[in-house]
Amino acid sequence: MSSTKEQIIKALQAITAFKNTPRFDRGDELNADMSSSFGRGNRGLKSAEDVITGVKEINLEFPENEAFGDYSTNIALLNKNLNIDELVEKFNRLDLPVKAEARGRFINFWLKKEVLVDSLIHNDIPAIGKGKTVIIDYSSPNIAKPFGIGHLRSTIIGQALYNLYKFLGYEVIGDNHLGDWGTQFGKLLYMITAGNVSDFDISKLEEIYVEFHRLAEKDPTLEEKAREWFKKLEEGDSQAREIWQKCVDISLEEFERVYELLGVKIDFAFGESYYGSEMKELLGNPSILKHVSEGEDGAKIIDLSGKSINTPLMLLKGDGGTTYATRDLATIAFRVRKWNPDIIIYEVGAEQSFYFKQLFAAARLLGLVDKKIEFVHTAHGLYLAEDGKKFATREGKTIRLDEVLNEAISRAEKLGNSDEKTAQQVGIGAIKYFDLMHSVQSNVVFDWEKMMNLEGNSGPYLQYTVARTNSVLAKSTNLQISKSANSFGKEINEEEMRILRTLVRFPEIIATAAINYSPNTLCSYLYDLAQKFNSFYNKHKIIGGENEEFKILLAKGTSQVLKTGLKLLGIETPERM
RNA sequence: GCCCCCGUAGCUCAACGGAUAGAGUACGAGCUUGCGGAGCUUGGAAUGUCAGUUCAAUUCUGACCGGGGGCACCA
Repeated sequence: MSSTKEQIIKALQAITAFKNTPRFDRGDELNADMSSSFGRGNRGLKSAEDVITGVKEINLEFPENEAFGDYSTNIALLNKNLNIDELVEKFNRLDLPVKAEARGRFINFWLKKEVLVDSLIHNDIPAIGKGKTVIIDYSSPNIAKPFGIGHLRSTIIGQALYNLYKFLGYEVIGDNHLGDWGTQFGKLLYMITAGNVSDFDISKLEEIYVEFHRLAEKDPTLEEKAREWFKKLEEGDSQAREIWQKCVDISLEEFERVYELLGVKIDFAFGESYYGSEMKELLGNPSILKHVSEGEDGAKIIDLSGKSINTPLMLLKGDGGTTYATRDLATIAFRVRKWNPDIIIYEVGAEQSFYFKQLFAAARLLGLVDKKIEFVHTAHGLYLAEDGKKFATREGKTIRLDEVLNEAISRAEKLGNSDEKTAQQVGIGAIKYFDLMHSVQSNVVFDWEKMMNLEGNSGPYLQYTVARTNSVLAKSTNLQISKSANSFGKEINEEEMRILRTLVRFPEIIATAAINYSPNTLCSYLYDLAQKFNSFYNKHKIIGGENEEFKILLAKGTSQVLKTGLKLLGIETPERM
C-alpha cells in the first residue's frame, strides 16, 4: 500500500499530466512504487479534458503551522498560470483520503477523520531500507585515556542512528573503531619504560600522557622517542606489545562500565589494531602504490590535488610507521570486502572534517570503493567547556563520562520515591535527550544544570508522560475496544484531533531523522506529541469521560509512539517514576 | 594567511527556500477536592551588519564583524 503522500503526488501528477520524472529525495525514491499506476487516485478522472497541462514541478511538504493542513504544496507558486481553484476542484473529485483546500497560492491537504483514526490502529513504518546495508562507525574511544565527555556525542548519536536505520529495514552494522593504535602508545611506552612504571591503572595512564606533553614542551626530542617506540610496537617488539596489551585490557574494562551505564551495545569493536594484515596488503598493492609519492622527510603521501584538496594524505610517516589514515583506508577496504555496504557513516566530531574529506577522496582515488558507496561524516559539534573552549586531554581538562553519568543518576534519585533502576533510566535519559535534542552540527556548551534538566523539554518529561499513559492504561484494562475505527469520528474534540494529526506523522519523521542524520528531528516531534497529550490530559477526562473508548485508544497510541520513539533514541521508559 | 562550522528572545536551543520565526529556561499572572502538579493555561521578549538572487531568504550567493574548529609525520 502506498503512503498518503505518494497518493497525493500521483493524483496531482495525473491531474496535471505531469510528465517529467519527479525528483525524489532518497527516502521517497526507496519508498515510492512508481511502477504501479496512481492507484485508486485516477478513478474520478473521466477524460482527457479534465487534465490541466503545463505544470513543471510538483512537491509536497509538511506545513510547519498546523493551521495549514497535514500536507501542503506550493504547486501554484511554481506554476504561475495554474488555476488553483480548478485544480483543487478536480482533486477533490478523486476518491482520496485527503481533502484539498486552496489558501492563497498554496494548496493545503487535510487528512480525513477516518484515515486519522484508522492510523491509530495501523501506522506502519515503511521498510525503505530493505536490501540496503549501512555501516555506522561510532563511539570509538581512545585506549589509555578515560572515556571522556568527548565521546559522548558520538556514542549517543551513533546509537540513535543505528536504531533508526535498523527500524527502517536497513541491514545495519555498528563498529566501535577503538583508538587502540598509533603514536600515542609510543608516548606511553616511552614514559612507562623510561620511568620503570610497573603498576598502572586508567587514571595513571592519563597522568602519564599529560606528563609526557609537559616534558615534550621542554624537550622536543621526546616526540621522536615516542615515534620510535610506536615503530617498535608496529614491528612486534615483545616488551612493547606486552605493555600495549595491558593498556588495552585496562581500558576495555573501564569502557565496559560506561557502556553498561549508558545501555549501549555495539556490534563490533575491531579497533584500529585489527587492521595490521589489511594494511600490509594495501601497502603492497601495486595499483594502490601507483598513487603514492614521496613527501617531506621520506614520508609516503597520496596527492589529492586532483580532487582539489591541497594537503596530501599521509600514508606512511618518514620512519615507515603507519598513520591514522593508513588504518582508516585499510578499514574501508576491509568493510567493503566483508559487508559490501551502501553507506558508511562516520559518527565523528567536526574537528575531523578536513581529514575525512581527504580520506574519502583518497579511498575513491585508490579505487577502494565503487561509486555507489556513500560516505557520510556526521561532523557533530563538540562539548565545549563552560569558557567556550575545547576540552583537551593534554591539558588534563577531560571530564570523565562516568562521573557525569553518576551525577545524573544521583540527581534523579534525589527527586524521591524512585528505585535505583528508575533513577538510572531517568538520569541517563536526561543526558541522552539533552545531547540528541541539539542539532548534530552545533556545539554544546557543557553545563551541569542544563545537562541534568529534568523539566520542560527533557528526557524525563517524555518519560513522565509515558508513565502517565501507563497509569491510565493500567486502569482501563478491563475495557475492550468494541467500536470500529470509523465510528469514533463524530465526537473528536480539538485536543484529540491535534494528537491524531501528530501521531500520523510518526513514520515520516523516523525516515526524515534517519535520512538527514538528525535525531533532533525525532526529539522535537516526541516533545511536541507529549505536550499535546498533556494538554489533552489536563482538559479532558479519559476514564469515565465522554467517548471513553476512543480516548483510551488515543492514550494507547500516544504511549506506543512515545515509547517507540524514545527507544529509538536509546532512552528507556520506566513503567512508573 | 587559507578552509570548514556557528551567530535567532536575558540564557540554552528549533525551524525540508514558503504562509503568523517555534520551544525550553528565567521573569509576571493563573490552574477548588483531578485518570499522577517532573504537569497545564497565559503574558512580554529574537533572525550579527551590508548588499545580491527569488513571487518568497533564518535558510542560497558575496563582503564584513564576532565565536569555535582545522590546515602531513597526533588521532
